[in-house]
This record gives sequence, C-alpha cells and structure tokens, in this order.
Amino acid sequence: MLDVKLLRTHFEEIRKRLETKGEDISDLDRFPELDQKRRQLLQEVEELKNRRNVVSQEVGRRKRNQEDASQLVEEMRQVNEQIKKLDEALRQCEAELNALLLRLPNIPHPSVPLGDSEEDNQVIRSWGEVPHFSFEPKPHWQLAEELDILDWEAAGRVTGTRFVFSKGLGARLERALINFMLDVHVDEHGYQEMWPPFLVHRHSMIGTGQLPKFEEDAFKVEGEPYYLIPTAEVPVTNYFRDQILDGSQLPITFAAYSACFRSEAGAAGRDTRGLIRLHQFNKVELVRFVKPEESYEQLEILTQQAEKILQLLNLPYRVTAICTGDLGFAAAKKYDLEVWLPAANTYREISSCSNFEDFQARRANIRFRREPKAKPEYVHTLNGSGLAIGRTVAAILENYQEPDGRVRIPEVLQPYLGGRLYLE
RNA sequence: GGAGAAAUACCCAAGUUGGCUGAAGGGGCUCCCCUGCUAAGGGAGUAGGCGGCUCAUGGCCGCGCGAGGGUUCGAAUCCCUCUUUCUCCGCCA
Repeated sequence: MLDVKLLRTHFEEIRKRLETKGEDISDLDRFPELDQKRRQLLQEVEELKNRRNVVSQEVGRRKRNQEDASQLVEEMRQVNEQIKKLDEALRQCEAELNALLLRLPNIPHPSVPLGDSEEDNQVIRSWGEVPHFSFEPKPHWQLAEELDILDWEAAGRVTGTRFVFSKGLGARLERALINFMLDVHVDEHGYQEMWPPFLVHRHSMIGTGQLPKFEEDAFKVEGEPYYLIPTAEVPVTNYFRDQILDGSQLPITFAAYSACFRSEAGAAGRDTRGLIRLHQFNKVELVRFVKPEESYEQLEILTQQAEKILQLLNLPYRVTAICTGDLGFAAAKKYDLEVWLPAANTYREISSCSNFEDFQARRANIRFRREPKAKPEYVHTLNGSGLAIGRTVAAILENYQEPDGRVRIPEVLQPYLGGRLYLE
C-alpha cells in the first residue's frame, strides 16, 4: 500500500512512476476526489460527535441535579440521525478508497531499469561455467523417469495434472536440499529457522500483496476461511503483522521451508513437462525485516545469500535486474537468479529476491521504534527464494548428468544422501 | 467437536445497579529531593496507537477498556456475533 500522504502531495510524480510498470492504473485518477471527500466527511462527523459528547455530559449533570434535560435529549436525537448518515457515507467512502489503494502496485525504485517485459531485464552478473556435453543432454523429466525418481502418471491418477510424486532417491534429494539450504542459511548466514503454517487467512494474503488483486492465482479452501500459501513469504512476513518491533533488534531474519501452492491460472500450455511449473512445490524462503535506510544494502546481502546456495551446488547461473514492466505488484526492486538448464539451452528463474520497502509493512501494519519512546515507523520487508527446491532438482539433474544416464550428486549434498556419489 | 471461565495501560489488578472513571490501587520504569556510598525514605511523571484540523511544532478534536456490530442523549459497564487464552471431556498424528 502506498503512503496516502505522499500520494496526496506528489500525485503526478507517483502516477508517472507507476506508469513505467505498464499496468492499467486509471483507478488512480479517482484518488484525489475520494481523499478529499473522506476528509471533509470526517471533519463534519467529528464536529457533531464532539457536540454530542459535550451535551451528553451536560445531560448527566442536569439529571444529577434533578433538572430538566429533555430538550437537550431531543436535540441529540437529531444530531445522532445526522451522525448516522455521515458515518455511513464515510464508511462507504473509506471502503472505496481502501479498495483503490489495495489494488495500486508499489512504486519502482529509481535504480530499476525501465522496460516493458522480461525482454528488458538486465543481466547484472554471471557465475560458473556452462557445461559442455559430449552427448545430447537430456531434459530433467526424462532423466527422472529413467531413474524412476519422479512419477507424473501416478500423480495424475491420484490428484491431477501439474502435480508429482517424488520417490526413492528423488524424494530423498528433495529432503536433502531442504536440509542443506536451511543449514547454510541458519548456520552461515544467521537466519532464524521457521516452519510456518501452510494455510493463512485472507488478511495475511492481503498483507503481502497476493490479494485482493490476484484471487485467481490462489488456492482457497472451500468452506473454510483459508488460503493455501503460494510461498512462505506470506506467513513469515505476516508473523509480525500489527506488531511494533524494537528497532535495536533489526534486522530480523527468518529462513523458512514450506510447500508452495499456486494455481498458475494464466500459465496453461507453458512448461507442461517437468518440475518447472507445478501446482505444488517446495521452497526455502528468506525473509528480512529491516530499517528503511538499510533496505537496499540488505537486498544485495539477501541476493548474495541466495546465490551462495547455487555456488555451493556448483550450478551456473546469472543475476538479472528485473525491469519496471516485469517487476510485479509489490516489489520496489527485484533481482532474479536464473540457473542454467542445459537441455533447454537456457537460463530459468530459480529465485526472486525483492525489496518491498514499506509496501507490505503498511498493509500488514508492521512497525518499529528506533528508540524506546520514539514514534513507530514502518519497517522495510525483503524476501527471496533460497531456493526453489523443485527447480534446483531439475538443474542438478540436467547439469550433473552423465553419458550413461546416471546423475552425479553435488559434493555438498553427498552427506545428506548417505554418502552416495550418484543418483542411479 | 462439546461444556465452562477469562480478556482493562509495560506487568498485576479495581471497576459490570450505564453519567464528575479516559479509567482506582500496586509493581516496574524515568526524573527530582534527602542521606558520605548502598539500602531505606519523600515528591513528580508514566496510554500507547490511529485519524483529522492547525501549525505559534505547541495545541485542539474524533476513535480507543480483545475485535466488530447494536441499544441509549450518554457504554469498560446492557445485548448480539467473532477471536484468543485457560480448565475439563471427546477425537486424533
């Protein structure tokens, strides 16, 4: 959510910056009028309420003194009629204003490259050697089927399309990667480990920005007020909703595993094979709550910590700065980590690291005090995948494959897989 | 899932025959006084927060006693709904 006061005072400037996202923001035009109307109604109704408070005291005083107050009571009946009407108008005005504000995206940071689509994202740096194969590298789904570690057909029978069973060493590899990533982030990067609820209520989804605008992307539990989380970002960021944090404790950082559930409403026909785009996948997520003046420095740290996992796994990747048109709803700035997939001969996103500034903090009402008595300020929130497990499995299978169909296990994972050297 | 109890400020806690209680009292904390130091003692302060107005920046006003509604001229106090916590029972990994 954007700062209403900023919107009021820098309207044209904000509109220009939002337009760089290429989204339809025509709603924004209704803001000045609604904002103005709201304040006017508020002033009127508060004046009447003040009158009511003063007169009610007088009624009490008169009754104690056995004096007549019937005229005042009658007057207040009429005032109350007025208050009721104005309150209702105000409530409606605020609801409209709020609905508008909740659908406005975040403002891109000045350092974000301008652009219309992912075509305009900028490669910041690359790491690792793209492997050269003496044979035609197989796609990960084919390798997995031959190794009998992923079963799509069974998942189709049991649940439906875009779900998968991992089994045997495939299941163990998922578990190994979760443990490995959490261990690195907790032991080496200082994150506090967290295992969150996988279902949240609507307010949490609004808090991080998934709702109200992207209802069709979320799985909702029928008959219950719960949504399946699309990422651990949702429960973990909302962990501090409506809290005022102690500024001396910042930055506060969490590393959380969760299963992630996405309906991928608009993705029919894309990446229909393999582990790239599923309705359910595992992910280790990093979340940081920081002071506003530190958040861009913290974004660099966060990104490097996610990169560290790819480096330890020795998977080639590149970092891209997402352009304004591809930034998404809530982020002010975003880096993607893209891992090399040999069979597709391309880089694919395996992590997104974003600074949301105070956009989520306003929605979820997460604040901090610099000093014990200081005025509360909104924190800045950041998060990044550290990493998506399924896509990591895909990358390992494809990058570590051997001519005979076996797949070497990255050295750092070997202890997690009982000392094995190969998936075979 | 069933039955019961509770929710008031940093903590504990009074207040439920509706009106000088936006909230007693205690603890804690901050400042001051006193004592050579410490302890003890005396005094003062301690509702944050959100929003609006005004800007002399210090004020004024509205909301606010778990949350949301309602009754009333007036609600911490009466009514309804919800949430959370605790106890007991049931069920379960």
